[in-house]
Amino acid sequence: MALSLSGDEEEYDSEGEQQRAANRPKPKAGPSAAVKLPSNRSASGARRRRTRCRKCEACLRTECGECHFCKDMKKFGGPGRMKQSCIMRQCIAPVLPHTAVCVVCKEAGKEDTLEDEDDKFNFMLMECSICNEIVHPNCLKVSDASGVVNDELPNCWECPKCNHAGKSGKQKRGPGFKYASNLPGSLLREQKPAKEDAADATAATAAATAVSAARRRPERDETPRSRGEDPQPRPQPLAPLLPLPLPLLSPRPRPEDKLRKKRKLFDDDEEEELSGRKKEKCDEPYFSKLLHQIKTEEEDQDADEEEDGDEGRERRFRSGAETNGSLGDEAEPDDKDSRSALLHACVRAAAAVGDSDQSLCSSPRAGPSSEAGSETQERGPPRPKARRKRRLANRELSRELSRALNSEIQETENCLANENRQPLKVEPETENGETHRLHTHTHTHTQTQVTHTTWNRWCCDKRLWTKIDLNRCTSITPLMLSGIIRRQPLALDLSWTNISKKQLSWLINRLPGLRVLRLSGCSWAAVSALCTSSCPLLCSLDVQWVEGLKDAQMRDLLSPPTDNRPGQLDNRCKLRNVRDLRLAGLDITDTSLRLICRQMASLSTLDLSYCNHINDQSVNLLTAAGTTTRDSLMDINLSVCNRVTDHSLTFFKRCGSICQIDLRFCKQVTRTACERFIAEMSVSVPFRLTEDKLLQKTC
DNA sequence: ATCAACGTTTAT
DNA sequence: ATAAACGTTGAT
Repeated sequence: MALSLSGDEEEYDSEGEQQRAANRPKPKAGPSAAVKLPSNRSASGARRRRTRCRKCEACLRTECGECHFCKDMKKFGGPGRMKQSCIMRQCIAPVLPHTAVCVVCKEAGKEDTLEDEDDKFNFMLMECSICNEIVHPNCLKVSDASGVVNDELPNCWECPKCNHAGKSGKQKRGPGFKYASNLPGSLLREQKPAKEDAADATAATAAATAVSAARRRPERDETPRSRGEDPQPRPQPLAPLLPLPLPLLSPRPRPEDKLRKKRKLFDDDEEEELSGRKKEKCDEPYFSKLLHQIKTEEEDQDADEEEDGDEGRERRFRSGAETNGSLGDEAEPDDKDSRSALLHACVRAAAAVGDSDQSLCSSPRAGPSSEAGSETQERGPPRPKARRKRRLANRELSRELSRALNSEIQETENCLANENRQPLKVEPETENGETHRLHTHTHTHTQTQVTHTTWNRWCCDKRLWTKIDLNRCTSITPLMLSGIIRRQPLALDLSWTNISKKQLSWLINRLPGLRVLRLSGCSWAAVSALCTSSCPLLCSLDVQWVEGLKDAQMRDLLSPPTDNRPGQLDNRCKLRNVRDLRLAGLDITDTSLRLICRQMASLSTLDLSYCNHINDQSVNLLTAAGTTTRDSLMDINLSVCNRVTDHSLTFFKRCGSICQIDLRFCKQVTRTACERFIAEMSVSVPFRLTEDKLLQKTC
């Protein structure tokens, strides 16, 4: 084995050479211009490298073997130069190494030996993100100022000394963003304000660095971020899930257009906004109050007062301030602040209140942070013991889910050829199909009310987060992204958001179990992330009204990945498992339809409404002999397709499974033809007209 | 000692 | 700005 290994290496290396030619020359042979040791790795400045928690969902996954980094690994035939973890396995909550000790007492973290939550916090190791010191909070003899816990990274805070001195340093990225700067399609960059940092490239020259960093910060905040695509107003289509109302769509500006100018990219920026502008930290009364609420209410699930929205199909939490389903009005600074605060608290709460997120996190306390921190400061009551048990159970559950996910991907891959298996469930039985939303609350009064419910929900159970709805959410922040990853939803709605390609790519790469993805009204620039990422279990894709999505782009979406090594070439379409495809409002032609017919063997729901190029020939293609769509198609929406005529109806007679044909507002389709269709079909399949030109199978 | 991979530097 | 490389740390 060892012998053949070296052989392989050589072989692969030469092969890699060919591939690399375009990318990068072979590493130089000369004296390695290697990494310099941090010059100031002095006692307190020495920053411990973190290591994976081995408990989170990511850590529990097996290597995908397909991502960029896997392909580099020797075990997958790569050269092994990159030495990075599989993209699917990037730890969500990296921990301090076991060898880390308190700089004061030289002992390790002792929280495991303690019961009381306050004690746990006081005896766990906390690493300061500014001075890098690792201490037991208890070993600090500072009484007047408290540390500010970073909820996004276990055992991380701004120690009382730094906090008290008003220092603000480079903060640590939150979990899930750890290696992002190193990823193709990465979301984050290292927060190095360029030049001046050359001197302090090694994190630890605490004070001076931190102060100057703080001074530089605002500049970064100013960086505008636009979509790069034109921001022209486009028609906002009807909600895809609703029955199609009148096509009286006057083009209206996308709500986010006006907000697009500015977009925050970094966790820190958000934190900054909070702490900088409003000084809202976790010891701020507002949060204390919130957290208190969470604590007192978390067990009380019945206290829900949420309204049912969207025909009860999805339950959302809407604020009183929200109008017309648009969140676009949060632009006012105050409002925005409060929203930021809420979001922040949301994630914080979820981490702290220990739903099964506990299993996602490394240290004994998943989010050691806010909870422990605020309790320490507030002297809250110790937690009931029952909770600990529940967490344990949850941890096992999560592990179980993770295993299940891995095998499910495998299974799906294996079963692609004969795809007659029962459809994947979009919602687990444990859940009522609830969709969760983040919200803006403008008025304190409503706020408190809704907040109750929202926190309650958020904190209850991770399994409730099988659907996450950010529809029309105009600013997708890293915090939100990391919150999504933590919850591993099965369904994700990002419609009419200005999510960027990087963000989407980052998300998709970390949501291997995603079944439903809604990207309606996003830019093609963003949607194109789907071209390079794989979504093995995706069964429902909504790309309606995606600007710039035409035949050429559709081809890119449907074509198999091109970058696989020979021998492992995957010729299958990335979206081959899609059963529900929504293409309303796109300028696609039969070229795309041919591809769809060929690639999506299980397509059962197809929305082509408002597609001006779709005509009878298109329908002919979809229903032609030899196509799988002919038998798989159950529900087709051709409303407002003005080139479709009565003739199409004769084509649909070939479809073995057809249940619904929506031809509403097709100018060239007559009621008579519909009635004739019903009459002729009645022998085998009873249809009826539930609305003008809307044909539905009865019973 | 070996393997995995973190976090920085270097190349493009 | 981004991707690749790689010295070195951490786990076993």
